[in-house]
Amino acid sequence: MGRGKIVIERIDNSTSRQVTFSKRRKGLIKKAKELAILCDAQVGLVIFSSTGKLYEYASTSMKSLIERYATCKEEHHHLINPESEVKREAEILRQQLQNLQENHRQLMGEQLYGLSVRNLQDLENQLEMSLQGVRMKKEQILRDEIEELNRKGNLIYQENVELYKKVYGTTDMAITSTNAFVPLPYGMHVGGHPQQLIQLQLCQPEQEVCETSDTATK
Amino acid sequence: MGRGKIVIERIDNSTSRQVTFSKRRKGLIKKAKELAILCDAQVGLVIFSSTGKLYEYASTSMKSLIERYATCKEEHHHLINPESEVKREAEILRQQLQNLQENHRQLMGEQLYGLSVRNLQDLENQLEMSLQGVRMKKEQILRDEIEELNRKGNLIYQENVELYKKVYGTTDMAITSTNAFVPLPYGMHVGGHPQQLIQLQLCQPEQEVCETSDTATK
DNA sequence: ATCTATTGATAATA
DNA sequence: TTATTATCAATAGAT
Repeated sequence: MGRGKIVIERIDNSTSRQVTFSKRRKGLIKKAKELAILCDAQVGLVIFSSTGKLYEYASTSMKSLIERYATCKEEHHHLINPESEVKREAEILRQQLQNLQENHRQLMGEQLYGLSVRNLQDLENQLEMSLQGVRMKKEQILRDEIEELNRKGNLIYQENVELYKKVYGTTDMAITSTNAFVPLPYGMHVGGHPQQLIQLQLCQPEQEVCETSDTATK
Repeated sequence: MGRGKIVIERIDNSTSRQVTFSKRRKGLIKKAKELAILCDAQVGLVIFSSTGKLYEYASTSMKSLIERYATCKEEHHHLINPESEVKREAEILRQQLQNLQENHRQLMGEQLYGLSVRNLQDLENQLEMSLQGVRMKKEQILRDEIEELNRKGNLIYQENVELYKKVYGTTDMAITSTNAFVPLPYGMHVGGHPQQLIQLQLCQPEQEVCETSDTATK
């Protein structure tokens, strides 16, 4: 339909391609409109030019058309619509979160209404295990900290002993034990009872720990 | 372009409309293809017939076209794409779930590596509170159950007393206490020590409870 | 479906 | 981009 027949292949001449694009785009949209009106159809048409510009026509609204298209496709392939996939994922996540929240509340000692004695016993056991783990971890950290302090303290103590030697030229420490500048051995690692001191420092107002030390001292 | 001119308005005759739809739909899709090829454009076309059937053409893939369309629109209106909303929601849910999972693992006494002594102390306190709640709940259930059993037992006991009266015509129970058919009072509610019995039934191999009863009996 | 007269679209040109 | 116009393609109406 023109001054000459053309073959359908990419138009190389840029200007000519642009002109043809304008004309044919207009024609295509016109025909889309006509189809929608004449045949009572819903038509959606999107065109991106090679330069990236968007042209569109929709007999109703593009949004609803795309939604209808997605729904239609979903029925057949059940995996075409990426939104429904995300929606499903969100639903699964929501469910997981809800389950975990309930579990969490029960671990926090709340919302125990629907539980059987058996469930409560399991929960109790779990909490006791957890408590044990947490206490062990905490005590380990404190123990490490004390050990580190002891190490540093002893280093300083040793340093002091050396300084004393240099200042007073004697190795006898007994006569200088009242001097404020001479530190007492940290944690009594030097011939003391380190274990006991550590335990005394660790002892906090807790049933288990206190009870243990109580029993030990009995 | 046909044997006669037509006006662009809905074709009333159903058959005629259907025929026109077929012809024009084919033509429209052909022209869409030609535009895409000739002008190096991306074209997407969806057509729903009045009967709901879907016809489509896409120069590349409809999915990518719709995505590109959405992206394009989003730049302008910034609220057209409903999928991004769901994606955001999913992201938020994923984050919440992850946080809760970490919290949960810590409550289970796992994954305590990054915690400070202070955090561990808080966790320990929380677990102790939870444990107390769970134990209280469990004991309450057991207590209720025992009380219910006592109630029922006493009812049956009373019934037996009445039956005894009718059979032997006497109110003196002492001489019949060895009879196997005479039940002992459940839970010793009748002049017994109910509290003690209940506690004995509740006592399980648990530190706290046993310790309490231990201390009490000291 | 197929045919074909006729209209409508558009290639080439300006 | 728009206008013109010769030509071709699409299709309305009939079969």
